Amino acid sequence: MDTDIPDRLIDWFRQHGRDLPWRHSRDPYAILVAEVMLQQTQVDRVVPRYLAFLDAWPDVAALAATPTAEIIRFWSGLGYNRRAVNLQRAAQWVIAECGGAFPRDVASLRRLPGVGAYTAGAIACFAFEADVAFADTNIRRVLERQWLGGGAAGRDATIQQLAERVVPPGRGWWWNQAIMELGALVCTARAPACQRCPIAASCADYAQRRAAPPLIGLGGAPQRIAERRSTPFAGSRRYYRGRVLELLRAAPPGAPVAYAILAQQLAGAASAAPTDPDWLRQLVADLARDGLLVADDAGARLP
DNA sequence: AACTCGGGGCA
DNA sequence: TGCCCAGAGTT
Repeated sequence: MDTDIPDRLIDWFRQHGRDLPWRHSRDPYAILVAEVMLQQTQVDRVVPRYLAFLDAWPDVAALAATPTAEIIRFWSGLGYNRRAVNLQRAAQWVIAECGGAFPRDVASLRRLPGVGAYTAGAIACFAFEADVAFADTNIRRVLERQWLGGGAAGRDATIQQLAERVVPPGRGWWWNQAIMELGALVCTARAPACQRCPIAASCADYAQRRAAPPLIGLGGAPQRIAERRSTPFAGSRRYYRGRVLELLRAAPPGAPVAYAILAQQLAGAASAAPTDPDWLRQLVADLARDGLLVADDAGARLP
């Protein structure tokens, strides 16, 4: 690849990158908290919650020792509530299996609950400044456009190999922050701002689109052949899982909420609330399997 | 490979 | 409304 791409991208990042709180930290615990919160959740929505979380649980020992219910209550509004449970389980793993010392390599980090390929790489890189390669949705998009082009969607293995090839030795932290930031601010999913892109001159996709501009206003080929049917969120299974947890969060700590009460409250939450008690039981059982609540004959409560 | 898992923001 | 968002775990 062009040898000056890292310089151009990192220079751009130094000038235009956002001042995000986790970029000031090399504490693997803080990085873990940030990366888990950022899983499918926008940066702007995470920032205040990240600061509040570290204020409540400043280190891995504090998080490991706290009642799980408190973490689930804190997680309200962030979504994907299993992340809260897994985050504490990861902290407990570090305390119990690692003597409180965070794993430093990707393979060991990968063993932590809720830590997948991306998050393991991100911790190794952003906390320990290892020159490792990984790809979130931003990095993947930049890699595909810059080096594949043509709107190609690379396979996971292809993207990983590409990412490994382009990490500049000794500058992994800056490179990965920079390429991710480019994807978030310039090389966006919709309407990429190629005029502001520091590496547009070497971009395969940019070159191809300039050679063959997409047809506009001529009834051109539809962008998307197969349409995914998106079911409405309200009334979905996810919706009621979230509603049940919100009800348990509002209940007095330690006090179970009876199933009849849950059913009644859910019925008031939406017009099409399911009335089948077996359906509610199954929903609660699945939440219990995820570690998000404890269920018995008396009802359900946070763990 | 395809689902499931929240919730909010935005054109 | 549909798409997107610093993904991970299960089947």
